[in-house]
Amino acid sequence: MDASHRSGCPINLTLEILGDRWSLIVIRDIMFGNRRHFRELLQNSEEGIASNILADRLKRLVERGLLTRADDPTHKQKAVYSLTEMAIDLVPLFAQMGAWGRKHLAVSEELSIRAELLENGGAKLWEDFMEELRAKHLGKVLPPGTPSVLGRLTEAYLEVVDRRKES
Amino acid sequence: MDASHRSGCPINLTLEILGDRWSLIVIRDIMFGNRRHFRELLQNSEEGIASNILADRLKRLVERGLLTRADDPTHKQKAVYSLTEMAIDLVPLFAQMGAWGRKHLAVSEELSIRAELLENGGAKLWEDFMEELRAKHLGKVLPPGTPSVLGRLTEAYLEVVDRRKES
DNA sequence: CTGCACTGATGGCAAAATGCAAGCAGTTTT
DNA sequence: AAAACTGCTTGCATTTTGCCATCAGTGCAG
Repeated sequence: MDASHRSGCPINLTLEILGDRWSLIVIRDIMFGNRRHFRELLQNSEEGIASNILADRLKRLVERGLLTRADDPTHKQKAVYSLTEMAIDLVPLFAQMGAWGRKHLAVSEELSIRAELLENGGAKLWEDFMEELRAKHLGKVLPPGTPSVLGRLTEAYLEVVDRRKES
Repeated sequence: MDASHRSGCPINLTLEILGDRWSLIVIRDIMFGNRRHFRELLQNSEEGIASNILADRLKRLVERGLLTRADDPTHKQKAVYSLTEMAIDLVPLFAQMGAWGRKHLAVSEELSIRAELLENGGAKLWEDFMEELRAKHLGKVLPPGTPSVLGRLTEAYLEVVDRRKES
């Protein structure tokens, strides 16, 4: 056991990496919002993350193996952040967190429709989504014609937004 | 939406309640370690929580509806903390967190055996465990002769501890 | 009835994390 | 040449954490 760890309990070790107010928000935005650049994460942030916090979290998540950082060939100053398998494996955790939040907290309709679909889709949908993330972030090749889970989630989200705008 | 919330996203709202280094540790110890009093939580804490942090977290978790506090009839100064349904509903989340931690982090064998059993038991075992927690914390009556999931988990933990002591 | 251990906490203080606003050097677009 | 955009960085005030000592009330053994 590393002296820098409080204990070897899996719950504790998970909290030592993800137990703060922002780490999972950043991963969520990369995963479900498909945001890959610093500015995208900063400016589209629903919760209004500060730039120094975002910089710190991206650095820490790269150090801890949840993200990778690569240069963007289209722009010399641009960095592209990608999920690792470790982060992709958080999909079931997000699904459970979303389900718990929807059940017990005052969630907004448009921001919880994706959580609802993910919850109802069950383990099969999660696995499909994870495969899609592996394709997008790890370069894994999928069988052609695979329908996009993220596309379905995003579509449902936009539908709710539209419907609520009308009323 | 309350102005004190960053957004209505279920992931975000969940993080606003549970997104720190200690809240889930406290709930874990009440849930899996069956610790019901302040001192039990303080002195048996694997991670060494400080008393002021523990006091603060217990207060916040009661305020937010995850715990209830009651007087202990056997001692005028004693308080008994119980899980609410909201907290019991975190069992699947703990199961996922444990599974993720076991897969990706340097967990210790004795502290992860319970997570392993919970993971392998699947949704059925989680539901049995939740029913047991409802009996213990909410006074729900179970059919007689129901085997104890917590007993099984604790037994397995002690076996590992014993086995490792011998070698 | 008197020590003494135990009860759930508090208080002080230093260190770290967070939040907010401004700024920066280099790059690309207009 | 100017403007907008790139991933950050800096400064500073506030909040949270971590550690240690302490406390007043309770209950039990002598």
